[in-house]
Amino acid sequence: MTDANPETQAVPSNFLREIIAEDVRIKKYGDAVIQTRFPPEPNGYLHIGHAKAICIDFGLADEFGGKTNLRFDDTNPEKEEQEYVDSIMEDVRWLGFDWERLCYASDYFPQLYEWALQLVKAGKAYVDDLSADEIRQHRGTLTEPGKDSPYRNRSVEENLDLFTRMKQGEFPDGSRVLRARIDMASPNLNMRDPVMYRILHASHQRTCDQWCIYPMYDYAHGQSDSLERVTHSMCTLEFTDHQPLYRWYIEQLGIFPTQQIEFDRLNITYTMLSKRKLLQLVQERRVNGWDDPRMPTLCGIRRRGFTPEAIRTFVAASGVSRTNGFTDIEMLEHFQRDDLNHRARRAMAVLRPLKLVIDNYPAGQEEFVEVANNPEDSSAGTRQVPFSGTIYIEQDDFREVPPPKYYRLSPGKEVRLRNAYFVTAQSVVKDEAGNIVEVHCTYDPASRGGNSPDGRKVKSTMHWVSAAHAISAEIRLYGNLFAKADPYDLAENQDVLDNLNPNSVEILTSAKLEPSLANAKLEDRYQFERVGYFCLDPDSTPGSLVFNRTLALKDSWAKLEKKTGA
RNA sequence: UGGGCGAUCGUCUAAUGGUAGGACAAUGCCCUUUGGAGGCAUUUGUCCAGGUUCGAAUCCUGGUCGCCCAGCCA
Repeated sequence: MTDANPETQAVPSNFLREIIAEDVRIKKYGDAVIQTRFPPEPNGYLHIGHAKAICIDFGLADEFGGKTNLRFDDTNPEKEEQEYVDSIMEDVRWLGFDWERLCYASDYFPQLYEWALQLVKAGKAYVDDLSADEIRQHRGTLTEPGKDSPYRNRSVEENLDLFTRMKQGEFPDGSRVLRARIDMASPNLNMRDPVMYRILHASHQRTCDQWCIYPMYDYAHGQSDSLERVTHSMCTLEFTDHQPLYRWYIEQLGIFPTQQIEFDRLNITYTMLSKRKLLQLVQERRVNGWDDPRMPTLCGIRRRGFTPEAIRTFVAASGVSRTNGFTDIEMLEHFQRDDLNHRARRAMAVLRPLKLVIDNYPAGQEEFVEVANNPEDSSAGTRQVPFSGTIYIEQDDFREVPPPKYYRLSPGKEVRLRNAYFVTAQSVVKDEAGNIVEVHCTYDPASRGGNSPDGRKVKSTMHWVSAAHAISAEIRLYGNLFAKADPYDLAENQDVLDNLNPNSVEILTSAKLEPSLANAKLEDRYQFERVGYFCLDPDSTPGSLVFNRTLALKDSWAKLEKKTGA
């Protein structure tokens, strides 16, 4: 590897880029620019798997100076809604992309109908009166060829008449379909006279009641690509078997030959990316809506505090190929932490408070200590944080009987309160049940700011919040939505939703935060020092704040503890 | 079992007949006013068996394993 460019070194090339680069090099499309499209069906919210497709469709076109259309694949009025159209546009923009043209497959319904007529006239399509059930039976199986429908050899005149009347609404739903006449014995099931049009007396979200016949995906997609002069139509692997049909329609019609190229879907451990199942989670209220911070939807992870930059970096780093694997969710988390580490303002927040009383701190005194807003970024400045003789520390940060390698507070041990003073634990106060409710300590006034003039070292630095100045907040901690790395690792008779993690959210109601957090805005990103990355949740009201934990900080002590404890 | 697609560290991904490399994870050390971050180092890999070749992850043959397809969904 002699590539000196760090960008291209960090993100290796892939087969899609190479195909496009070659097509550009040989001027396969003459002077036309590279044209791609992102073609979601508006039947659900976009998720992180779509983010990969978006980055590929928009990103690759961008790279070669091309253009990308956003096209809604709205050929099934029974499942599609305007709500989804709106959310998809919002999510694509949020991810950082903008489209050249906003298109709808439904815009092409008239053209598609004309082309269907053309195929009928050419003897390449026919109206079939078989029921859905009968069509299935005639289709054959994976190992046996199909059988011709008795209606397969109708005259062109009769087909024309019937198809026209289908369009005019003379027949009930399901009574007839228009099929392509290809080959009922093809080893590729998609070529066994696929249905082109079905009768659906359903109101479409855009064309309303203009149509009662709707084209199937296969009959609409390739031609839509062609009409938009899409040069490279990237889609996921499960459409590989559709490619012969995709090309068949284009060839029969003699229209612009878009090339379809398939790539692998994104799979992430502990994550399920099935639109149908995600919808079920929402409908059955197993989660609190599409934007529940545990959801892998773009609106969900956005609410959770993930950033578009990190998602794009993750997608680029996880690569694209034609194998189907599982990417570790740790990789996503790594790139998100890395992004937030550089940009998130630091603050101090105690999630599970334990009162610490400084016995030798002058009664009634309070003062402000100066704290860096982001040690990774000096331009973020500093702020003043109030300190006093009674503060809260994390319950985890005190142990009456410290285990080996425990560096935090314990009786007789001295630690640093971040940016404030050294303190030494002296005694504990317990309730009747024996729980520690208060720790008493002494401080060294000479260590103000967090350093002792005598050069004394401490093993640990802890975050804190002054009790008198603290604000309260609800904190929501999120874990993986699924308990298994592969949610589809199922026992007999199990459903994927049986693998839901029962403890995917934990709500803390007694957290104490430094007062500056009262001014937090929805788009702000914070690192609560030593704890994790957090953002304000829209459920917040001025008097009662709610923070979501985007991700915990890596915790090598927790790891050590787990290892030695186990 | 018909057809299609695929198989490289634990995971994801490069190497396009010429030194198997990177990222994540893991491990150890250093550093640290976040047990965070950072730095350094280390471990682990070409599905199997043959063949072609001076030389094979790459080409050929045969296996094995995995994924997709029998919607009037996309």
